[in-house]
Amino acid sequence: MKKLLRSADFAGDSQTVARTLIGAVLLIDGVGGRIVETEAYDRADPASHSFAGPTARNQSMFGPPGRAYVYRSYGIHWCLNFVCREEGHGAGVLIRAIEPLEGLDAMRRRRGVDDPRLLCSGPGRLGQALAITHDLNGRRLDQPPFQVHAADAAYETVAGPRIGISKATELHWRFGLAGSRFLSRPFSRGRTPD
DNA sequence: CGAACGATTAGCT
DNA sequence: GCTAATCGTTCGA
Repeated sequence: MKKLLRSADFAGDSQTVARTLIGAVLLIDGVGGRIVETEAYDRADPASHSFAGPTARNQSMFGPPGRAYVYRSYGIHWCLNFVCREEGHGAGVLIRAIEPLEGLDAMRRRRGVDDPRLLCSGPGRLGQALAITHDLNGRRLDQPPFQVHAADAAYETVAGPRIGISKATELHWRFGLAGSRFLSRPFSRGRTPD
């Protein structure tokens, strides 16, 4: 039924990929759910880890599209990105929240909470619930343990400013599933710019 | 080599 | 709403 996304599906620019990923289903070792919130980052983007060029940390952002870029946030959390565009460019999509669908018990055990809305609503929480660590950095998204299914319907998306950054706040490169209760934070009501 | 700073979260006021 | 926790990465001296 559902189409599995392959490397070529991540060849677009990060904004397009980020919006297209809303409604897709991400599983890691069979645990995961529907992507409801993403953020786009690009080489020509002061808020992006890739802005200053390749470094030891961000090297997978400059690798082939369709792979994972995993980084440590605030020395505490593991956050997951999908590399997109083309090899050498340095573009990616941060996966910020999913609606838990599969492996709820494993997620609850890893997170230590019961409320489904607190399992994967935020990049750090999602990383913990899906047991993401640095050993997934650079791994192909179309091979185990990853499984990314294309959205099975036309989901209505909303856009707004990205969260937790201090530069390029005027760009509305955060995307969400309209009306989802599993967002890390609500989107301001009204319009859907960009 | 030292220092500042996060693509965050949880807990308390 | 405000802040501590916590440490790898990055940049300047």
